[in-house]
Amino acid sequence: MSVSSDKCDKWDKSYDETISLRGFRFTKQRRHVYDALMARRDHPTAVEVFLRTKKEMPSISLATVYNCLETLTECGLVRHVNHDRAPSRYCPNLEEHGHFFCDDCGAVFDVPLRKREKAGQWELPTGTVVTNHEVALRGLCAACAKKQV
Amino acid sequence: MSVSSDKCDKWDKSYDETISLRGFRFTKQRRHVYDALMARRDHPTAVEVFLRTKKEMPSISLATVYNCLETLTECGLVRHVNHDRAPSRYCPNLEEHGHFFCDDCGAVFDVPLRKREKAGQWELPTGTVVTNHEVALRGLCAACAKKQV
DNA sequence: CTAGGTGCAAAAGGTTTGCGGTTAA
DNA sequence: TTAACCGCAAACCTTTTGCACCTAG
Repeated sequence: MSVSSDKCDKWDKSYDETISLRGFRFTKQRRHVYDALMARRDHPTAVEVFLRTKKEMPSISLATVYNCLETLTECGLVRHVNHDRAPSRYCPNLEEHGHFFCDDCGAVFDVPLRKREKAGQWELPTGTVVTNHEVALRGLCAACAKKQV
Repeated sequence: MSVSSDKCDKWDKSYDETISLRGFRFTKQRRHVYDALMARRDHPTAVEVFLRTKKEMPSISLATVYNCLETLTECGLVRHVNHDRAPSRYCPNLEEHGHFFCDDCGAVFDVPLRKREKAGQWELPTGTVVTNHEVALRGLCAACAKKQV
């Protein structure tokens, strides 16, 4: 199977380069995992990514999907999204953003952060260095809120 | 062992009542678990709570600590604090607040939220209901940041 | 007295790892 | 060619559960 004959056509050269630059190989498995993530930005779990990837590449294993997700995360192409102790979800949106979790249907949405949330000078001890911050919102999505009535 | 002869003296009547009101029993195990949490507000994991509680009550089991933490959480006396896939930590601070996680030493601090973070009207689809929000900051605590130099 | 809680051990569930064979560069 | 990667299965680790006994109310 050549690269140009499969779904990987849509890969942007820069992703290839991003992976190579980090000293990782650009394998079919990694491409398919990344494609699965880009195709539907609905924050799938590793198992969901596995099932979707399996359709294109039936031989792939769950362990490989986990490994690929790990590698892509290390490359900065993908972000881990954790909520409580639920299975990790994965997100290819690299913009700084928060997440909304629907308590009813389990949907996960990206939430844009405005300047003030990004900037946030927190009340922290002098000398503390903040490198990253995450915002998680919970509640009911519009559809579920409507049903509740 | 009577209640008044052990460390449970410091229990505020209201905790007792809070538990009773929910239809739960006020057991020694639950008291000791809660005490362990109140004694050092350093966001221990369940295993750490277990080890601390075991000193006062050697017969307690880890499963019971998990059960007690669960019950106390249901009563609203304790909050779960999750970060990535690391073991859950527990926190008796009921004020609305965020958490700072030191990447180097693993320390966890409470971070007060100011009005604007609390208020935050997020850019969400119309009809979305937000019931809860969490802020997690990562970086280096003052001590670790100093060492890095 | 008795429903609910505890302790134990075993199971569950997500994720990681060791290893022999495979493949991108 | 060869170091990195894959697939498989087994291990890991945190958390939950089933069950017999115990205890707070």
